[in-house]
Amino acid sequence: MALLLTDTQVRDCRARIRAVAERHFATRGLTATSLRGIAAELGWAPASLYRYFHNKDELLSATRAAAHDRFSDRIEAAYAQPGDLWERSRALGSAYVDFAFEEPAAYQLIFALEQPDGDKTPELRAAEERSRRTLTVYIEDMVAAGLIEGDPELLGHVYWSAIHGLIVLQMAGKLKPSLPFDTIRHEIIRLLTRGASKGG
Amino acid sequence: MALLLTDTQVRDCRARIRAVAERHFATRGLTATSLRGIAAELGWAPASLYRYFHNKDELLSATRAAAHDRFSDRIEAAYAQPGDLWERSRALGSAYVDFAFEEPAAYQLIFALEQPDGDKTPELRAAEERSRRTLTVYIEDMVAAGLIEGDPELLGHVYWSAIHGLIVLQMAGKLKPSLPFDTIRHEIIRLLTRGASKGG
DNA sequence: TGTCATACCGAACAGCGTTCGTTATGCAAG
DNA sequence: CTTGCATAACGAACGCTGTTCGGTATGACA
Repeated sequence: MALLLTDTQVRDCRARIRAVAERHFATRGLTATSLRGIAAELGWAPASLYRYFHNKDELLSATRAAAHDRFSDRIEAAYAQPGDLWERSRALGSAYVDFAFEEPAAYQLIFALEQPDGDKTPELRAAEERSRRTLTVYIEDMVAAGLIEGDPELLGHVYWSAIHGLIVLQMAGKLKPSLPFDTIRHEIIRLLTRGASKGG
Repeated sequence: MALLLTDTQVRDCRARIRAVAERHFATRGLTATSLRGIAAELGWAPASLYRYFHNKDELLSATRAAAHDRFSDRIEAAYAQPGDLWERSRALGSAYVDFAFEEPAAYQLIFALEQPDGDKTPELRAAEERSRRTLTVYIEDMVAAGLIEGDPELLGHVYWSAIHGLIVLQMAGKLKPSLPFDTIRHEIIRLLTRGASKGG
């Protein structure tokens, strides 16, 4: 092969690499995933990957963004289902939790700590903004419908923090074994919603 | 040197290694911390560490347990301060958050994901149980005092999830920049406490 | 004084991310 | 049709990692 890959070829190639990387990250974990392994599966030499990604971190970042988008797809689809606002909110919450435990590696990739703001790809920033927006919009709808009251953006972050915290505590094996995950989850939603309800 | 280190010598040695490891983890991060670097700082050969820790994971686990204990010390001390129950609860919450951001590496070590229950050291299990207990006891006190109502263990996990989630979202740089951390934090506590309050 | 258990070390292995100079391919110019 | 060149992909190497292994030399005991 030789002269000048077209932009689409490059994009396709990056996507192919990212797909393999994503599966490796998901099945073998972060540290056990090697560029050598990914290259081997593609039938390539390790060095060849550097034509498409500057380094392992950049590949990781691209994979992160892809996972982020898949995550947003899921929760947006759940919220777009027919039903009243309560049902759709419950569907969104369930989709969130389901994604976390069906694709734990992807979820952990998305919410991994030590992500210095500095080296976030624009595509990653966009993917983050999208999911944050999705998680706020449904609260806006609930406030608009008079089901709860308060600043939607603030409330969105409150619900999000609580559910995310529960999920990662569960993933870290920190929850008391005798307390079922869903029991805590429903209590969180109940208390927050009661706390944010009008009057009372 | 030679014959038969006493148990105390071994324990002291392990503690010395762990102290260096902890500082390395804290200042250089998890992946950038190497057994070679730790050994070098101790003036040892890398292989010598294996006399005291079976491998890097075991050293990490010991460091994790130590961080856990330091964490429990802090929040227990805060809750033991004089004052009424509201004040002491607030002090505990502040101590929790302060620890997280003053020692982010330690906090992340404690709550790192992918901790298969299987290979948890007994000392790590004990350290976990202790902190979980501390976070439950103060809720028990508040329920006993009639400030809130519900199952203390369940409520403890609810508050814990929410605050932990907020902290790790902040650490991952996921929060909307325009929303101050403390604003969200106070709203979480306000809503949960309102939701768990008696009556209406 | 001599023996032996053993704390510690030096050297090596396999695997990692990454870099470098080389190879070989296929389009454009002559 | 041939030639030259730009470059996608490679092979080999570097320095790093965790870990293992065989050897060394030390200090307590017989």
